[in-house]
This record gives sequence, structure tokens and C-alpha cells, in this order.
Amino acid sequence: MNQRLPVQGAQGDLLRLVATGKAESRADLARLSGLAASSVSLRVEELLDAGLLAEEGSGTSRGGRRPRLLRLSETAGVLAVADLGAHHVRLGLLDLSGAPLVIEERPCEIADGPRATLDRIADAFDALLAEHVPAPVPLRGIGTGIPGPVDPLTLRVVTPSRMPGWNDFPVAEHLATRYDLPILVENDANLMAAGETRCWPDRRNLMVVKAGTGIGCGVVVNGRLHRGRGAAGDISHVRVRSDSSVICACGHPDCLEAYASGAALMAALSEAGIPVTRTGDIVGLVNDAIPEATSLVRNAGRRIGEVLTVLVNFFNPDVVAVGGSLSAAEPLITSIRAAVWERCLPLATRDLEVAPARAGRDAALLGAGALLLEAALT
Amino acid sequence: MNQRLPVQGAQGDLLRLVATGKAESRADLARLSGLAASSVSLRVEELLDAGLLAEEGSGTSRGGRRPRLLRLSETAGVLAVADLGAHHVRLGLLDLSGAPLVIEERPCEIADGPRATLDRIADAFDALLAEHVPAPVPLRGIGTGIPGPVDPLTLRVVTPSRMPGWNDFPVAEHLATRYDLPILVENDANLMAAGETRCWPDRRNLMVVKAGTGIGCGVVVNGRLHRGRGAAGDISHVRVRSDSSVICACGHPDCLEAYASGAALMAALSEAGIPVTRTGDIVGLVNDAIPEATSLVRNAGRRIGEVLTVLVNFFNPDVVAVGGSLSAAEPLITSIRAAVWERCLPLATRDLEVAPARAGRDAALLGAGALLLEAALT
DNA sequence: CTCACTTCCTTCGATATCGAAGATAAGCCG
DNA sequence: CGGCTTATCTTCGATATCGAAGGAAGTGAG
Repeated sequence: MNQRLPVQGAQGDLLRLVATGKAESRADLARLSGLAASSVSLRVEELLDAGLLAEEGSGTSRGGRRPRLLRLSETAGVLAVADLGAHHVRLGLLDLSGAPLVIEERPCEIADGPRATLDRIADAFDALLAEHVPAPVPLRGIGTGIPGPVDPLTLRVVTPSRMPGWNDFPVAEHLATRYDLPILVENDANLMAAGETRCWPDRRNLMVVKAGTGIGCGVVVNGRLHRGRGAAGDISHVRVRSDSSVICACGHPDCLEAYASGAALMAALSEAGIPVTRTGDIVGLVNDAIPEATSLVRNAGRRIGEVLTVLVNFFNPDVVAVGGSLSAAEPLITSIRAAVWERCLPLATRDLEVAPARAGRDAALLGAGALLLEAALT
Repeated sequence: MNQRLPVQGAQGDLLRLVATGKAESRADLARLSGLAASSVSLRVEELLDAGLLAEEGSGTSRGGRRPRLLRLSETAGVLAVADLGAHHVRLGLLDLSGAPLVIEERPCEIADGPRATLDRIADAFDALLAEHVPAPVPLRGIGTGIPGPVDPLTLRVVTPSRMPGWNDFPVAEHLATRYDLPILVENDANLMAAGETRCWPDRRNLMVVKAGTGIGCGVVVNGRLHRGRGAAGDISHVRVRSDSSVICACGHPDCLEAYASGAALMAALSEAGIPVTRTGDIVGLVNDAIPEATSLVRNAGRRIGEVLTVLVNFFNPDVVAVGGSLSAAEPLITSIRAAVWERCLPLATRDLEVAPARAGRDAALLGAGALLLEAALT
């Protein structure tokens, strides 16, 4: 069953606070929402009656009466989210708070084109719903992550590399023919940033770097995802300083990704007689103290760090989180940190954290859940 | 007479829309504010009664009845703003819409220290008020621009260069001993960005570069000034690619400002036997087609542009506005453009405007007025 | 010239929210 | 153990805002 969230005005604001885990009682809601306690009481009553919230037990006293705890109702609804890669898709169902109900990975070739790929994803959603969700629990929204830029105004994919047929394809419209629900279409690095943000409470400005086969970055400003024109955060084609000159796949010389991406490291290792089939294997080599691997990863971290220094000076983020399959290599993080600390202004790095990403491999799906909840409540 | 603006809730929202020139009638206010026409009518009546708004004539019909035009009342109040330089201060009085009533420049040595400098500015404010403002018109706020980083949480100056005695000085607290009013303390590049934003309607993401004796940049994200930790937008110490190596005043090699700042250009011209005393004179030399000057300015533009390409890819702004005393040199702008267009992603530069700043020499004061109005209405 | 439609602004009853007061149940101190 | 303070949540009258309807004054077509 598909059904949009039946809330309006202050109800949505309150539901959001409970769904995101920020509030657990009426008193919490009054403190966080700015509404008077009487207004909160009335609106919560409506959400309880609508089956969106439920009461469950009592909280701890803060010196007065114990609060009655509120939680998202199990019948509040689910969100269907997918994160598309070149050769596979990771997809699943989340409850409105973003907690996974089921997540799975399936083979899927993005080169098959958008219609076939999106229909296969929708079929998978329907199968998961039938298998895992009781009939009275409604589907409230659909979210998809795309490995290319997405124009935030038109929600169309924009000149993606290695994705034939996807340019200018209206992903949201296509999915809307099948679901009359809020639909999210977003770049995967942006989803990853949205997911990572949930792991850094009280931080409003983050950069989430994806160090994988490619290099990407998502940006969160004042707690909100910054999309720009759909290409915001792109650092892969920044020109780095180099004694030699390497032509990037994009045609320009000396792009960051020509030196520091997982693909570039794999090529360099193959040339050194160390064949690697997946970027994740590079981490294993580093852990085994293979000198060539460690040196390459360290060099990649230094280069990424040099690019990040420009951005950290400019943006003054609270956090630089590094994810992606290379991020488990500790020399990558330490050399990024060294480069950032060496060249950044002291004020720009005051209280800055450069750390491995916390959200794990499903950051993009969790990010999709968070953004979709927001879309559903607006 | 000092008096805070006596508005609350929706009154402030409506006053802001009239003061910023976005609305001129009740119908405009209803469209822009989201309030019902009946609510707008009631609140406007209160603002008229409070002497903050006035009615004046009729507007043009849009097919139905002509609207009654609203404007800021002359008795609504004034704002006192100042922009501090190393050797002078530019200060004046603005009305609540930001229109200058009087602006003047006075000699002032920042090296005299904060107390003496700020007291002198306050004395100047008081003199301007006595001379130019009728007694019933209240002062509603004080704004000051500082040529160094300002911590947005503490409103203290942070490790400014060449400003002895100013580090960690609580500028706002000092001024508050004299004025019980909203007080703004902000970095001058940020004020310039706030002022420039008003000249680019419907643009929400801007970078405002100041190419003067030094190099600075202000950043506006989603229509709001981005301060970061107080150092956001700083591009002067980004390391640029170079065949040689020049040590910057900060101690690091190859900072942007060691190559591309007005001070650096002046030094290079002196070495070429062309003595220059003010960065503004470089523009004259370029206009006279002195080859050394044009070459230096073009090279500076290219370097600034190279740094900007990283930031444009990352941030995807709508506008890059270039101000400061060097910005009148056309080769500077054209070589910035060339560098940006050459290396940026097509999506990042789609609809981007790289242009001379429009706000003129008082951008910082106008920016102070805009931010101060916001402070007064919050 | 008249009539129908549009736009602006006001009036009024309905609805949402505020703020004060009160009920209930905690914790803490003497 | 009792009294006082604190915290949570509810009740109720006051206030802000909404939404519908209406009055006034425009415009344009027939």
C-alpha cells in the first residue's frame, strides 16, 4: 500500500523530531520545537490517533514527574531506498527513523540503461515489500542513489561518465509512473554525506570524502546537503602539483583522481608486478606491510590532503570524514591529516576532526532514508 | 536616542520584506511571506501605527485594483556602520533599508589598539548622529568591519596579522558598554560579500573575491553568509603551482598572496623599475598598456583563477564577483574567467557568472547594514 | 457603455498556538 | 515521614493566523 504521510504543519515538525531520535517525550518536543507544551500535547494526540506515534513506558525523572515516552509507531510506514553502482545495486527497506528492516545487494548493470535498471529496482522493492512488510504498513517514499551528477532542479542525471543512456534521463518521473509517493533522486556521494551526518551529532558543516575506485565528496552546510548545481563537492578533477604529468580519463592533465583514486593505485600496483582486482584488496596489502602499496596509499593521502587544505581553508568544516573502500587503510587517513594540518590556517583547523567515516557501508542508504523522510514531511 | 526595534513575530518578517525592497504592498507581502492576506493587513496596521511603515501613493494595477504602496517610514530608524582599515576608517549612517544617509572616511590607525580605535569610531558615530539625524529618529544598531578573522561564536578577533593588541579582544562587548543595541562585528571580506549579495538578486550562492593589497573572499551559501570558524573564504594562503619558490609573509612557500596580491605586484613592479605607491595605481598602468603591469596582472588573475577552479568545482556558486582595488583591471577578470572555464567541470560553470563586483567601494558598509537589519529583527 | 473577470484589501468565524494555572507524580532535604 | 520543589502534562481563556466571503476599484471584451 502506498500512501503519503498524512501530516501537516506542526505535526510534521514533531514527527520529524521523534523519527530522528532527537525527542522521546512531549517535554522534549516542547523544548526542541519551540511550541508551547499545550500545543505539543494536542498535536501529539493527533499523531497517536493517526497511528504514526505510540507511547511506550516512562523515561527517567529529571527531578520531577517521569515523562511518558514516545516512539515511532510500527505502522508509521517504510521507505524503499537503493544505491546504484556500475555492476550492482544495494537496496532495502527502512522504517521512518532510517533503521534498516532489510538490506540486500543484487547484480545490476548500469550500462543496461535507465529504464531497465530502474524497473528492475522497482521490482525488487515490490518483492521486498511483499516479503517483509505487513499489508497495513504503508510505503511512504522511494529513494535512489545515482553514481553521477543529478541536477537538483530537474532531478535529471547530467553528463555522467560511463553511463550510456542516462544523460538527461528523468529518473524521478520514471519512478513516479509507478509510485504516487515522494521520490528522491540523488548523487551517491551526496547520499553518503547525508548518511554520515547522522553519525556526527551537533556538527553542522561536514565534508564526506569517498576514497574508492573514484574520488568523490559530499558537502553539508548548516546541517543541510549542499548540491550546488548537482556537481558540488567534486574534487576528482582538481589539478594537483606533480613533477611528471599524467593525463586523466577526462582529458586534462594531473587530475587528483589520476594520482590518488583506487583505480590509479591499482594500475600503479599492476605496473609494479602486484596485480590487484578490487580496490578493497589494496587495504589488505597495506595491512600486510607491502611497501609499494603503503607508499602509494600514503602518497594518495598526501595528494587528497593537499586538495582538502584549500577546501578546509575556504569552508571551515567541523568534520572531514573519509569513507570508501580505501578509507580502512590507516596511512591514508594519517597522511590526509598531516597534509591538512601542515598547510591550513590554525583557525580553519581549530576543532576540526579528520577521521574515518562512521556510517559504514550503508551510509548512502541511510542518507537516502534521512533525505526521504524530509521529503515526505515537506 | 537608542532604541531596539519594537517588533515581534510576523511584524519583523513583514518589516524585513519592505526594508529590503522585496515588497511594496500588502499583496506583495502576502505573496512573499506566506501569511494570509487578512493577517498581513492586521500586522501592517500595527507597523503603520508604530511609525515603522508609511503608506505612499498607489502602485500599478495588475489587472485589478491598484495596490496601496508601503515604504519604510523616515522615523523607522538608522544604523551606524564602520569599515576599519589599517590606516583609515570608512563610516556612516544608513536607514533601515541600507540606503546611505551619510558616509565619510577618516584617518585612523588600527595599530593604536582596539579601545582607542573603537572609542574614536563611536565618537564619530555620535557626531554624525547629532549632525544628520533628527532627535525623534532612533539609532537601531551598530556595525563594525574588522580587517581580520572574527570568531562568530565569541565575536572576538582571532590572531589577526599586523593588528597588535586586537587578538581575542571582545569588540562587541566593548561597544555594548556604550550602546544598548544590537551590535554586529564582522570580518571585512564577509561584509563585502554581504553587500555584494544585494546586487545579485535571485542568486543564493556567491563567492566575493577581494583583490586588493591582500586577497580575501567572502562566501554566501543559500543566501546566508558562511562564516565557518571565522576564517571561511580565506584563499590567500593556498599553495599555488610555480616553477620557482617564493616564501610568503606567513612563512609557507608559494602562497597565493605571495604571487597575486596587490602588495606582491607592487613589489614586482618596483623591481622592474616602475615604482608604485598604491595598488590602485596598478590599474592606471594597465590602462596605459604598460606591458610589465599588464603581464603581472594577467598572471595574478590566472593564479587566482586556478585557485578558484578548485572552489567552483567544490561549491558550484552562482556568482564569482571580484572586487577590491585591482578589480578594475580588466585583464584580471578575463584571466580569472579563462582559468575557471578551462579547468572547471561543465556542470559547475553552467550559468556561472564571473564578473566585477557591483556594490562599489561601500560594499562592506552596505553589507554591514544588511546584516545589522537582520540582527535587529531577530 | 455595460458586464464579467481580476486584483487588492477588509471583515468575520474557524482553527492553531500561546501562556497561565492546575493536577499529578517524582525527588530531595530536614 | 512530611513538606517543599521540580518536572511532566492537561485545561482553558487569550491571541495570532487561516480561509472564505465580500466590498471596492481596476481592465478588457462585446
